[in-house]
Formats: sequence, structure tokens, C-alpha cells
Amino acid sequence: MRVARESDTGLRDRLVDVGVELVAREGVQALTLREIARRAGVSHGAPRRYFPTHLELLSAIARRGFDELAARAAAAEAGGEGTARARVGALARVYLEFALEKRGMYELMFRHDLLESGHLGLRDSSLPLFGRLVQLVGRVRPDADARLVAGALWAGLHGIAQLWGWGSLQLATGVDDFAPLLRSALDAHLGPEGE
Amino acid sequence: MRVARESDTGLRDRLVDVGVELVAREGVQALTLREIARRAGVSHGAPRRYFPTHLELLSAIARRGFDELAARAAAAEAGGEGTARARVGALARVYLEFALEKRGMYELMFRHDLLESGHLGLRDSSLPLFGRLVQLVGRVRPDADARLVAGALWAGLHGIAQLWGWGSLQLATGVDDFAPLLRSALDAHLGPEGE
DNA sequence: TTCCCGCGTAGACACTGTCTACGAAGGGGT
DNA sequence: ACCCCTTCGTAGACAGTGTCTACGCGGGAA
Repeated sequence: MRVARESDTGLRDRLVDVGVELVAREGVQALTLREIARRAGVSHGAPRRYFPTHLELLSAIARRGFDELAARAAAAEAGGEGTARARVGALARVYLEFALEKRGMYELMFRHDLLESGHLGLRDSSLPLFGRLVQLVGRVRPDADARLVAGALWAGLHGIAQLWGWGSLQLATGVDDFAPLLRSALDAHLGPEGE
Repeated sequence: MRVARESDTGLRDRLVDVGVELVAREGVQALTLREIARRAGVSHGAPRRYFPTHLELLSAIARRGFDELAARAAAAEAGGEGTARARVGALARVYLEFALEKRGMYELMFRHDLLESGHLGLRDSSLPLFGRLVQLVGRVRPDADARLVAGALWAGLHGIAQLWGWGSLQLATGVDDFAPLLRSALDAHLGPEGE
């Protein structure tokens, strides 16, 4: 049996670490199997023992992203007071900030062609998050179908993240800050701020 | 000089034709330079004379998508009567139907990493379309900043197209038809249907 | 005829992901 | 103490990719 020393993280985790670092620094297209192996200091065949396929390694990297997003959302909710409306706003802001701050990772997380078909991150991390959103939306707008409104709101956030992320919305709308767009989306789906 | 016979489309157009056909049939990942050349019946080096780089060929293919989307939108508007609200709804429906009917093409059109950095399609085809959307939105909601509302609405449509396109929204919301989501988004940004 | 030039061919190169055979290292059972 | 055996990483092959370069064919122009 192999004894695990304290600083011995194991190759599996090291590969994912390298991937997270790499996608943050150079983007999705840099996440080559061989490049990750190189930066981890092992041969190009080594990852195969832990990740039978390139997609599985990418999926493991993406899961880190989903986990961090969930953690950020949890942290935002931990400072617990405020109206439901304000909480949705905080959640949305966290979401957009994550997407725009960690662009490469966000892109990876939503590149379904690069991830295992199981939609890993969604079921494990995003669904609870979406459930929480539904819950809050239901409290803000008891009149409407909360899942529908939450779904449309999520789509709006995703669209803003994506389109803003590479400049289309700046070009189209002429604004240079995404906050007004976020406010517009929130007002639209939840009603104006003052309730 | 070379005489152009009637059935002689020229290799350049034939390559783009093959690409459009291929992306519709097999998806973005099938749009290999060599595969396109193969299906066009030429050697793998031939495309290079017309498209110095793979990205330029993909961009030419994507432009066809932008053009068709613009054409569909124009056709929808040609049947000219109806309130501004109804026109926005028609435009939105056209957009979503295009995105979900021609999934591969839509994916290509918004894969900025595969397109020339000039964002060709946007400036030439999408921007006029967006301008028209702004115009209509301004008529529906004279109170608000039309560009902001139109931007948020476009983001919502894009998000629905993307997330619905690979099943996330179905999974999250539990519905199996995107029409309610579209209606929810339209109602949110434009106010309920009955004006 | 002879030249030239547009157009496509064919091979090389570095790179990718996957597969397979191999070797080093170390603990457990006898 | 010895051997075996499992674990883990190495190294090479293979088919495929995008790009680059040298080459040849073929038809209009001089």
C-alpha cells in the first residue's frame, strides 16, 4: 500500500489544479491533455490512468468551477438578512461577477461539447443553486410560475454573461458597464426594485 | 482569363456550401478543414487559396447563418401589420426557432473562438437586426431606455436558445416546451401581452 | 510557339488524443 | 530473504488536424 505524505497531493488532484490554473491564465483552448501533463511534470500518457478520456479531465476541471460558484453563492447568502428581492439580486450579481471574472472557466463550464454527457456540474451544483433561485423568486412574485420566471431570469443572466463577455452587448447597446443591464433584467423579471 | 460556366460555382462558394451542409448535418466539430475539402472533392490544401486560415472559412460559413437569420426576420416583418409588441414577439420567435432548428449553425455563429476576431456577422447582420429591435422596444416601452431593455431581452433569448438547446432548462424548470419561457421573457421585458 | 500565371496537388511539419507495451518501485505472503 | 504482484508512470506508435512550401497542370496572351 502507498503511504500518503502531507505534501503528496497525488497526480489526479495535481492535474486538475494545473488545469484550473491554466484555464484561468490562457483560456479554454490551452487545456490540452499534453500541455496539462507537461505542466504537471509527467508524460503525456500519465493522465490516462486517472482520466480515461480528455473529456473526463476537462469535466473534473469544470466541476471545480461549479463548486466555486456554489461556494460564492453560499457565501453571499450567509450574510443572511434582506428581502427576497435583494437576495435574488445578490445571487445574480455573484453569478455575473463569477462569469466575467473567471471567463475561461465559465466558458468551459458551459461548453457542453467539452464535458461528459452526464452534465455533471449541473445536476450536482447548479440544480441546488437553481432551486434556491426558484424559492426566492416564488417569494418575490407569488403570482407567477416561479420556475418559469427563474428559468427566464437564469437564461438572461447567462446571455448577459456570454454576450458581454466578448463585447457584443457593449457594441450593441453602447454602454460600458453591465450593471444597468443586470438591473434591467432584474427589474423586468422581478418588478422594480422598490417593490 | 477564366470563363465562368453557369454550373461552375467556383471552389470558394462550393466550400462554403459544403460547410453549411456539414454543420447542419453533423455539427460544429465536423467542420474540419480537411473534411470540408474532402466533401468538396479537392485536396486538403485547396481551400487555402481562398481562405488563408481555417477561421476564415468558418467565418464565411457563419456569415451564411447570419444572413439567413436576417432574411427570416425580414420575412417575418414583411407581413407588416400588428402592434409593436406583437412584432417584437414575432422577431423573438423567429430568433428562437432559428437557433433551435439550426443548432449547429447557431452554435458556430456564437463561438467567438472559431470566428475571425472582427466579429463579422455581428456588425453586418446582427446590428441592424438589433437596431430594429431597439426601435420596436422603444415603441412598446417609451418609459425605459430602449437599448438597455432590448439588450437584456436579446441576452434572454440567447440564453434560452443556448440553455434549452442542450437540455439544461428542461431539466431545471421541468417544462418540455420553450414557448412558456419565451412568453415569460417577453412579458417580463415588455409588460404583459394585453398591453 | 512560348511564356506566364491562376489554381489545385502532394508532401512535410508540429501538434493533438488515444492505445499498448513496457519498466520501475515497493509492500505482503511464504 | 526471496519472489510475486499490483500500482503508477514512461515511451512509442497511430490516425487525425491546421499550416506551410514546393511543385505541376493547363489555358489565355504575346
